[in-house]
Amino acid sequence: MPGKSLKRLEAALSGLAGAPVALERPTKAEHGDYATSVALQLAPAQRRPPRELAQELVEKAASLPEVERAEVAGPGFVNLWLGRDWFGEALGEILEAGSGYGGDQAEQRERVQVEMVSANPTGPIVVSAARNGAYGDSVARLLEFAGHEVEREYYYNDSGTQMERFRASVEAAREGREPPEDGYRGDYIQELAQLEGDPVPTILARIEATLERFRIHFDSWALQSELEQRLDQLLPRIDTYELEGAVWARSSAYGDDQDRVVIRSNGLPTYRAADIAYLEDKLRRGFDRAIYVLGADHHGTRNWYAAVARMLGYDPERLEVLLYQLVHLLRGGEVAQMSKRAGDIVMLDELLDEIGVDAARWYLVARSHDQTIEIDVDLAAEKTQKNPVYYVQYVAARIAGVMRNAGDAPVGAEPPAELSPEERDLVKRLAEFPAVVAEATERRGPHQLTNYAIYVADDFHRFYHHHRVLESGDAQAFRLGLCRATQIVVTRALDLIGVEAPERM
RNA sequence: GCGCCUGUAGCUCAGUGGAAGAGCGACGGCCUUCUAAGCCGUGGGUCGGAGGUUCGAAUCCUCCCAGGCGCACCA
Repeated sequence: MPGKSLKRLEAALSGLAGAPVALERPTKAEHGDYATSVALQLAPAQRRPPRELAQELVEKAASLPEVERAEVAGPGFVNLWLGRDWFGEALGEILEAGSGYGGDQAEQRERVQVEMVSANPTGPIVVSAARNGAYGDSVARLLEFAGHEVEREYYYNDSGTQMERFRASVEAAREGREPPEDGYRGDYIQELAQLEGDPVPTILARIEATLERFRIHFDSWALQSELEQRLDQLLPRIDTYELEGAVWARSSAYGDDQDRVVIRSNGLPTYRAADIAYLEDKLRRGFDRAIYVLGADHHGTRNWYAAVARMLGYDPERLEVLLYQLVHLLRGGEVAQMSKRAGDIVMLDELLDEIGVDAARWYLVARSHDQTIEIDVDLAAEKTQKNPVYYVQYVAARIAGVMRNAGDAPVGAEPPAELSPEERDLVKRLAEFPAVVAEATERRGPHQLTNYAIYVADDFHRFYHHHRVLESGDAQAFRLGLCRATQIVVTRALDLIGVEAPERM
């Protein structure tokens, strides 16, 4: 398990305190390098004053080789100042682990399927689907980095009501007619009308190309119409009944909010019937975990999926539904509507043309998935220079520049006699990376990586501004080591959200 | 009506029990030195409201207010 330098210190302190110690970074420098509130937590149970317990821990902690100084503060915090050796160890571990730093933290390796985007091919990918991809792919990357085996899958329908409307809309355009009611409009319909035959394969190819451009690669594509062919065998396995000519799943008895129609009174299956076949297919294929990435407008399907799993006799714990809130685009200060049918759409390709892949991926994943986000397209296009992604990427570019100038100069982790505050802060920040990765993975919150990356950039730019790396005498090897370690961490943090770390800017 | 999500600096948002934060915007400084896409400083807060739990609450519980999204024999 990487991040040993901090873990080891926590373990040593836990032994001294007789309880688990979690170290925190104090907000104020005068509160030390790290602090713990363990004495405050233990005091009630032990019926002793917290400051007294804290004082005991301070005296014991002073004996640890890593600890330079410890003191009691406030109601019973223990503040710790770490010594030169600890900083050397922490940096050394990063350099030794290299690009694997922070990875392979999974306790049990799983086969995981992440199904994402899955927009029906009725038109180009729009921005809300792009958030699905940016979020889902980042979660997938985190899981892979943790050591899991991950497959990305795209599920789509090429039949059914929506697709018929889409085809009819293209056909109408070919004949110069208005699209049918509830049909699709927009320039892309006119473009498709110029071509012969079924427009669906054309759209699918375009979707895949856009997603590849967006740095999302799908390992497999699942087709709803194929899955529907298995319904004859599957429906008898679940709890159903007939009502008013339709076949209903008794899902309310298995945790869903209500029963659902699976076969319409006209004999055609609903999309929920395909859900059953698809879910069975996923679990039968041997995935330990099947992750669905869905927009918040689909949150009602969460209980449905769990009910389907129960009806089929599978453990619903193997399913995981990740929801993300919607994206609003602002154009000219007003919210742009993004209905494909209305034709007033903002396509991912356009967004990528305007602000680039790096900024788009950053923006779409930088906020919590629980947060509705607003992206001002005009502003994002104008303000690329002030975009935080460039602030972070600039770190990588600056380091690459230093490394080019450094040539074969030795890179090490042995600290000079005196460490500056900027050097201490940067090492501490880098040492947190494994914990950040672990939490982002566990909570399925890749936005934590962008926040962390900004902190790293802050610390690095401050260090770089205040200290020379090359021609710094005894400190040079250590500072080159700091640069390399920062490069390792920033490059990985960016890669986990699908953003590149440039050599030059 | 029911369900999910949200409410923290002027704006966009981090922060899921420990000593209130970042970016942008505003104001004022710093380039004969490894990339100024940078650095330093100033100003800015009833953490939606009210109770409760706790030594300690932006964070947990209850209620209320406001906003978003759902509640199909569409997907």
